[in-house]
Amino acid sequence: MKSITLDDVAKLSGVSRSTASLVLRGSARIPEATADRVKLAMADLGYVYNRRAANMRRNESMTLGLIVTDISNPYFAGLTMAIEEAAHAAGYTLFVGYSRDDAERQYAQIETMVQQQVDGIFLLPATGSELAPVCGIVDRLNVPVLQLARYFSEELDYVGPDNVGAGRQLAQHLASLGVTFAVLVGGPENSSARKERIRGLAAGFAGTGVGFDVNGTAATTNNAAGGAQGVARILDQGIWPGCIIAYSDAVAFGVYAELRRRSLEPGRDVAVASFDDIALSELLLPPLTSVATYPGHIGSRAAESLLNRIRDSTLPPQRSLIEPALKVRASTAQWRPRT
Amino acid sequence: MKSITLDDVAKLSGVSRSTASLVLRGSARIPEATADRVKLAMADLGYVYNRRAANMRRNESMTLGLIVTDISNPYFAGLTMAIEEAAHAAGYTLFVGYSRDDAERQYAQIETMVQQQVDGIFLLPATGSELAPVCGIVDRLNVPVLQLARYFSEELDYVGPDNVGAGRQLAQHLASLGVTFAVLVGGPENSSARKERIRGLAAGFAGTGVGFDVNGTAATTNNAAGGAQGVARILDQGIWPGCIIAYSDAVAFGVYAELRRRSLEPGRDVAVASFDDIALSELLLPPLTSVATYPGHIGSRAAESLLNRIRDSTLPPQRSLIEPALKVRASTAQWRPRT
DNA sequence: CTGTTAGCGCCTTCAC
DNA sequence: GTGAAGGCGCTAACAG
Repeated sequence: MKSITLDDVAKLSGVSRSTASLVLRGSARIPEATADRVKLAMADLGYVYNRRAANMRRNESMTLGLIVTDISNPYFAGLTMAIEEAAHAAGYTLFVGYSRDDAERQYAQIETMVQQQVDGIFLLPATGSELAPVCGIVDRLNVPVLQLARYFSEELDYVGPDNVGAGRQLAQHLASLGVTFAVLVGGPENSSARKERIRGLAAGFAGTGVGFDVNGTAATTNNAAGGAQGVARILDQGIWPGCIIAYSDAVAFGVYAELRRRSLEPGRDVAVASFDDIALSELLLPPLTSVATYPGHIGSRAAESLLNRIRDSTLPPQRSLIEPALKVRASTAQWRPRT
Repeated sequence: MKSITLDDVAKLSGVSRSTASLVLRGSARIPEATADRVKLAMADLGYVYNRRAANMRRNESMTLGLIVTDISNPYFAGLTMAIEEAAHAAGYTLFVGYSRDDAERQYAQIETMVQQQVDGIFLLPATGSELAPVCGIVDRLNVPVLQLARYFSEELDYVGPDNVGAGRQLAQHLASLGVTFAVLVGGPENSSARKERIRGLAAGFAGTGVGFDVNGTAATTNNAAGGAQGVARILDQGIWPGCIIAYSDAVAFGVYAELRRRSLEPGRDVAVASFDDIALSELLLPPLTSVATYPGHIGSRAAESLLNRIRDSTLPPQRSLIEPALKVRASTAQWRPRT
């Protein structure tokens, strides 16, 4: 299958190849009559602009890479869609890879994308990601990497929610309800987001008299299975918290399910709250109190930031935090302390 | 930024460029000592294999495109992840685009991917997709397109669930419960999947005496908002079904929410059932009866089929249907007809 | 304003 | 077993 080239178009329309090329890029230096003739010829022949050939010459590919752990979590799905939207709007095509929270797999995906000459990479890092292997791959071609939602290095750009602020807001709300003891359930151990949320919660609870154990919280996978497992682990230890804070809404679904399996009703027997505020949280029964972290904002800010970095690689590393907002719903609001 | 080329590697290791190229591809015709010297040089220089240059020469790009409407629906997210997995395993890198169920946007994304020289495209078609515009884009470079989960043409490959069978299974189950009247709520109007599910339901209800209106069902967007709206539309007409069948689990979440807003309890006042069986359905209260359609299977089968097509474009159009399985849960099982 | 020329990095013949 | 040469489709610099 021989494909139609600019040469063919040029020949048919009686201009040179470089003129045809200028028409493609909409140069003003070409008379309209000529341009129209060229365009007609392109349509007639079924010409397809070969971006890869063009980009090989121009040393940019107009592609970006996105690597996230997993989109079965609707929060990451929303982030992914926002980034695709922004990339598309800026004329880029997006490669995608799911690391499934496996750092080795993630490195392999970065390598492949670099070989495909991506202009930049959005990375929602897998647990255990490190700077050295990442830089070992991307520095050979100076491909910029932006950390999304979690970070492992201060030297790369980062865009994510203000997790500390989110934790603080949530803690203050819970304290005001008369909670006396709260635990955090689930979330990937050692992730920056989890640590920050714990830090924010501790800060918000400080001086309120609410018991909150910074160390004793159970890390799990970031999904419903993790939530169920986390609740089981805590209750089986004989701990009986008035309030369970899930690492994320995805985890909270599992918290609801496991509580009910044990005949405890969320929102009545135990206050439940969480982070992210994905769309379903409002539809649950009882509706779930959650701190919205706006994946759409994070995604568009991230795209803006990465495109800046591509334009100017000399900027110092940028950190952007997106402002969260507490959504109070019945899972905490209807809860009452035991008298 | 000058990047390291095979020439540089060849020079450093004292072989010719073509020898270095053979080493890259692991040719057996090169003595091991030479190969090791070349590999060492590649590591020393930080050489990156430039797939785009290679692929320009070889007339394949080792990339595939995936266009889906929207991954906030976990069913589509699962499909996307399965396809990424298979593409990755076969050595392909995956471009992704979200049409947001807008056919024009979808065509633009196909065009961009074709310009990027993708070797094939997975398409979960937006509402209103037509064969002519799609072929108008992809036929110029003979890029194969595989229809995923919905189809608009018999001339392109298709992989999706056996929706007719799924509908039939569900209808038979509902009939056995003593349901006397059922309605389908939601789903994108005119989509092949919706028509097939309706056809299957009608077939399953035939002769059982259960009332089911093939025409009067309310189409909506395929998400929770659509489900809520669909229920509202039906109940506001004064229709009072003993059983609501949601087009998908995503729609069913909205059905649950809207029923409760009207003080009707799903599973007690109204039996609710649905299609897809996403992970959350089992965790709902009451757990949701649903027909599993296995996005993981569909994705891997789709990848297999598209790769076959890339190898041999002369095959007749292939259609693969994935076997569904009914999961009976409390949302129907605990429901009892009024006596 | 238009055409000519020389590559971008790699792969594939074809000689040696 | 190894090297030399040509070209994939496009763009950018330079002539005309």
